Amino acid sequence: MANRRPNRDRHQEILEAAVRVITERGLAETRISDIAERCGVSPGLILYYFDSKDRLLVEALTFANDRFYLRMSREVRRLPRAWDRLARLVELSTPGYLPGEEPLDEWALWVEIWVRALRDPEMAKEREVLDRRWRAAIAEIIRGGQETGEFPPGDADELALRIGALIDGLAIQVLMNDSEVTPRHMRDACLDVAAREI
Amino acid sequence: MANRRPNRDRHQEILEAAVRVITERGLAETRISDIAERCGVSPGLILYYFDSKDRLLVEALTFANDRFYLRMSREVRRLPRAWDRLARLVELSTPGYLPGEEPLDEWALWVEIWVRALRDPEMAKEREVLDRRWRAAIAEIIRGGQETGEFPPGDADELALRIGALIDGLAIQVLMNDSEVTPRHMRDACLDVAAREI
DNA sequence: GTCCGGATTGAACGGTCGGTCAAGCCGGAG
DNA sequence: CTCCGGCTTGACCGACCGTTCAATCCGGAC
Repeated sequence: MANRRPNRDRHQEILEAAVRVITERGLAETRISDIAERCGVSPGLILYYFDSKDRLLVEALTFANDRFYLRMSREVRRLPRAWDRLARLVELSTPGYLPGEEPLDEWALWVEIWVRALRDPEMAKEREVLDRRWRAAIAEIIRGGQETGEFPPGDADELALRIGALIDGLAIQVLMNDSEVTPRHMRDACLDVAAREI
Repeated sequence: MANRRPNRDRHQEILEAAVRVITERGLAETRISDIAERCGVSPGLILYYFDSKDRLLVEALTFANDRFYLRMSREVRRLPRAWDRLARLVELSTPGYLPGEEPLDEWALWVEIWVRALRDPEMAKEREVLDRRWRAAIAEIIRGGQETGEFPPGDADELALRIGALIDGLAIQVLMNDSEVTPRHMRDACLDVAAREI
């Protein structure tokens, strides 16, 4: 029954399973057999679609980040005003702010990316691309607001860097379940600083 | 010759070796035998002083953070003015700002702490303590400045949270060798935002 | 119906590594 | 000198896991 779909794209199926396993168990505790089990498939098949475990893990991490970025991008673009866009971006970046999300979310994957990027040049390269795209999205929102006069003029790239860094730093605390930093608190703090800086 | 110092504290010696190995190779790639080799000692001895590898690693991470905090604390306390204290704290927190430091420094250990804290309750508890102490140090500097009138009144704890988060987020970028975020840039951005927020 | 070739399986291999342990080393107490 | 007991060794065990591979399955082309 499950194997009655030979044309189904196994490659992506495996990537999705890998992302789920990594999120749940962490990169270091992720085994090929875990991913295979999650797919309802034998371990050997995983290595049939991917050259090695390491390659698969790196691909899975960027795959997950791509998907998150696209989702965020699409949702933000729907809002007309720059400030609302920025607020939405902050909310989507706040672990656990939106109801129905898992306690371990995209940010847990970011931390794994950072660790791996420290020593794996391939991951380091990917990370820089992803981070640049992320900052560019923030800068784009700010630039849009400046062009319509909603925001005063200023260095949009520098503002994006600072706001992005603040989001990163606070998201870590929220992700860690720090009792002093709630999702709500993070959102308010980010927007408060952003308003003053812009 | 090397074993002619029976009273030397092996416990701490092992911790120091562990910190160096973790910094160089990463937590996931750290083997007991690596630490033993770094000590010039047999692998069996490591487990004579520590119950398990996991325990040793957690102890090593908090050991390193303790040492960094104490160094920072001592150096900052020497400065009389609150603003200089804050500036010094930012500089000490900027990877690669001070000459002669390794490319992989304390911040690489922080990222390892975060990853482990996601699933290891013991590490999670330690992390919260370390982070609270870190924020408290920033808040203390701000409070000192407010008492002497150097800074205007304000919620020192909230300011510390925001400045701390900004430092975290920017430090990650610098640690990752992001070509757009130099140590100098990080320092200036942190102090710029801090000045405006305070 | 036959056959081809990609998809899939699962057993097996080889290496790694954390942890155990019996034996030896050695400084100091007596 | 002798003996005690903590320190140290290094061989060894057992488990785990990434990877390989020969065998099998199976849908579609013809």
